[in-house]
Amino acid sequence: MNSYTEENYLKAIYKLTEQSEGNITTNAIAEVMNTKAASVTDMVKKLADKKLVNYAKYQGVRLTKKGEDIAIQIIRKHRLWECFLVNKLNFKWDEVHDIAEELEHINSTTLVDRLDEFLGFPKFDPHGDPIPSKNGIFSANNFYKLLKLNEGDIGKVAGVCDHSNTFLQYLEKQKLGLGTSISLTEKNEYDQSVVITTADGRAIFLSKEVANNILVAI
Amino acid sequence: MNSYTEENYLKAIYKLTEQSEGNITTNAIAEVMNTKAASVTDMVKKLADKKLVNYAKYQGVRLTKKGEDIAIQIIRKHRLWECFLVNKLNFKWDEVHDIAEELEHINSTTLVDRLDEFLGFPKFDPHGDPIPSKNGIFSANNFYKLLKLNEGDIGKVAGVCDHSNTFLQYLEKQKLGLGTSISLTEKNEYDQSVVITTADGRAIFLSKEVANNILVAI
DNA sequence: CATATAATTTAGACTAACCTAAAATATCCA
DNA sequence: TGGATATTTTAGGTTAGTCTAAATTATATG
Ligand SMILES: [Mn+2]
Ligand SMILES: [Mn+2]
Ligand SMILES: [Mn+2]
Ligand SMILES: [Mn+2]
Repeated sequence: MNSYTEENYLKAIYKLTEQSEGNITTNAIAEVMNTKAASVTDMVKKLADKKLVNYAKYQGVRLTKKGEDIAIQIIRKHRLWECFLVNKLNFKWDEVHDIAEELEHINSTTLVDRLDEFLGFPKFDPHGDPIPSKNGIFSANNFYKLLKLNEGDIGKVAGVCDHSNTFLQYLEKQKLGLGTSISLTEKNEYDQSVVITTADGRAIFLSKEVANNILVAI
Repeated sequence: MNSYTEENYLKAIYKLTEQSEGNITTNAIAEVMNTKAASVTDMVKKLADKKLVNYAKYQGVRLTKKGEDIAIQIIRKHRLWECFLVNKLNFKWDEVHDIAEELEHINSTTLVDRLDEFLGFPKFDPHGDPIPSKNGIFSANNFYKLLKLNEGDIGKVAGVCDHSNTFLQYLEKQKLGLGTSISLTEKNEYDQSVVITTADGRAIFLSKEVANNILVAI
């Protein structure tokens, strides 16, 4: 078994791998794990001993198949628990991350599978992120950045790129939760800001920054 | 905040207090915590520093109000999660203890309260143990040991004294889960064994040991 | 290409939770 | 009531995960 700490490192390395090419650097891990580079070096050696990462001094790390599998299962648990909190316990999408961060370490395959079933085998979490299956497969999506849509395009809010609470709360305030039907009514070339219209006829102005962080299913 | 380990010690001390008079001894704690007396002494000093127990060398410990409150909240969480696992995820009553042992440490008051509501504010867990309220009140029950009932008495299986998997599985095999309606049809003075009859007409022979560990609501 | 700077690793230290062995104290009972 | 025995504490050590400061290696730039 792996400790909570080891699991958090594996997940962090996995997420960094999604975002960048090549090996993951010690500093990058330290950054997201909120620790110091020296601590990362220690941990990375331990993970390498356990064959969960490939590591050579000064070269950064890469997850092995084994390490990646574990990371994906933790992400699966994290996202399923987020669904539970939002769909069953009526949490808001900006309230669930920290709790899921703890729940993701509960160690019981039966529990995860039963939870998955109880939730109706959801494919995406409350932030639109895909939930890997029991065997680690992520389902594909047809999500596009709102910023890239054309005038007249219609769709539904399906996810976010920025997962910060401030961003989620901003969307909440604009009543732009997951599933909201919208159409792009105006694109301003000058500053790339957009105006969208919701199903209930509200026109909402969104800056480039915001439009770039909203994913729409079309 | 308290570590998982501290929480487990507090809960262990609380449960020992339920079972015996006077101060709780170092050895008794070591026994239930599966550690050595020397380790307990260390921890007990730390808990005393935090004002969670009263401790004097060689005198054993007693929970303070503060320590007791924490212990009760952990028990609340443990039992609510057990309800969740059994009532919502279809776990058997002999499968939930270890998972709840981990879940009980998840730290979110909102989560506990929402879970309580989601479950319909249950008063007893799947083993018939009372679930303390948000403010730490245990509800009273009218449960009696099956062994103490008289011939002709009727009631429902409402709890167990022995929480071991072997005992729970034995009851499961006899189809004597929580809520099963029974009547005491025969008491044998000689060995204190009993015969009970279920609502669907099955006559079940139970030894003194078994009858002593079944609680019946009458 | 040599050196300045940045990234990484090593060295040494800390805390939490555990251990064993030895010392101190309490309890029991002849 | 005074050992013998049992309980508890202390002393000293271990491991996981963290830290700071110093040493090492990589990289970038003039
Ligand atoms: Mn986590
Ligand atoms: Mn999410
Ligand atoms: Mn526990
Ligand atoms: Mn229980």
